[in-house]
Amino acid sequence: MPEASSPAGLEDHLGYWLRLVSNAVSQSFARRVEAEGVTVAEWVVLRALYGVEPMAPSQLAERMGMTKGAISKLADRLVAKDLAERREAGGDGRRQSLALRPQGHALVPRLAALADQNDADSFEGLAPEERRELERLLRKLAAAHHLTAAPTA
Amino acid sequence: MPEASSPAGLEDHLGYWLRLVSNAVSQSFARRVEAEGVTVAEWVVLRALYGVEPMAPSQLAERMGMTKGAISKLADRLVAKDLAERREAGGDGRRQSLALRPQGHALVPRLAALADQNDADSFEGLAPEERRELERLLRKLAAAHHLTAAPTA
DNA sequence: GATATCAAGTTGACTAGGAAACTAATTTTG
DNA sequence: CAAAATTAGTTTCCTAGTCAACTTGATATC
Repeated sequence: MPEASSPAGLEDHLGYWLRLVSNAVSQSFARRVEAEGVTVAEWVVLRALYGVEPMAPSQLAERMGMTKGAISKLADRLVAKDLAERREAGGDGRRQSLALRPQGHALVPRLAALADQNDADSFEGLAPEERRELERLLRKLAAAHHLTAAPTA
Repeated sequence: MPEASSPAGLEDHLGYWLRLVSNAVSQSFARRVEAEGVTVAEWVVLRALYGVEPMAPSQLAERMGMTKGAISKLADRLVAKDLAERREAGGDGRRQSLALRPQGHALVPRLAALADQNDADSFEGLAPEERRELERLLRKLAAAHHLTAAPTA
């Protein structure tokens, strides 16, 4: 709550705390995955492609909240690293789909382990029931903002 | 919790939900302040300089979790927009301090109103006590990660 | 069936930030 | 007090996004 008459301060906003903590957690994770030669965005794509049918770039864009231009360049990088490949999709010459290459597939479990570790370290300051409550609140907000295609839980 | 044997999915990590929601809230705020011709980072600096003694760039850098290089460029932009100015500080020819110019000072309350509005809209999906709980958890995490110079509450 | 429209992905110009080299001013040390 | 080390801030190069223009292939309309 802002003080009587002065404009609200940074710390008066929930958005401020959210961004502060989120950036710290993401930066921590970015440092970890860097050791495997990928970025956070690349991890998200690799995981999204793991164990499912190849996926259209546009679908990834929507799912990740990025523009199709960004996905196009991201795909370039994954292809350059031989982690993913582009395939022609359907009979439609415009559409393509992205699929993991063996190296990319093999990398996912290692990256997932890093994500597990990062989560454990980042949230160890909370008690288990606090972590569950935080997750519940975040999922609720995500749903309220239509940030999730399939309401996972 | 990840399923038995397959690598953890994106949605299994609290960090994922945190980033998802945080990005949405920040992007929403970015769109609003854009109407006033500033970025979120610029708002943070302007607010930090409001109603206090002029502040050293290095202090801002630490407070915002940005590099001094980034602050240097950010200051350039604020100066170019005539919202802030650089001053020589103390007798030390290296140090400078940043201070608001009248335009910048006048802008802060308008930006604060946008931040209030953004917070209200972004978290209206939560009940008041849920918002309080979310804030408590985020502050607790921030403290655990030493993200806050003065433990505000 | 030719032409206009639309859709998917790519590209180029631009922005914001990080890392590290650099500059200039101060402090420390011998 | 001269030289070395330190500190504050700047600058350069790089990365990763956005936006908007563009290319190409498919679809719709007449």
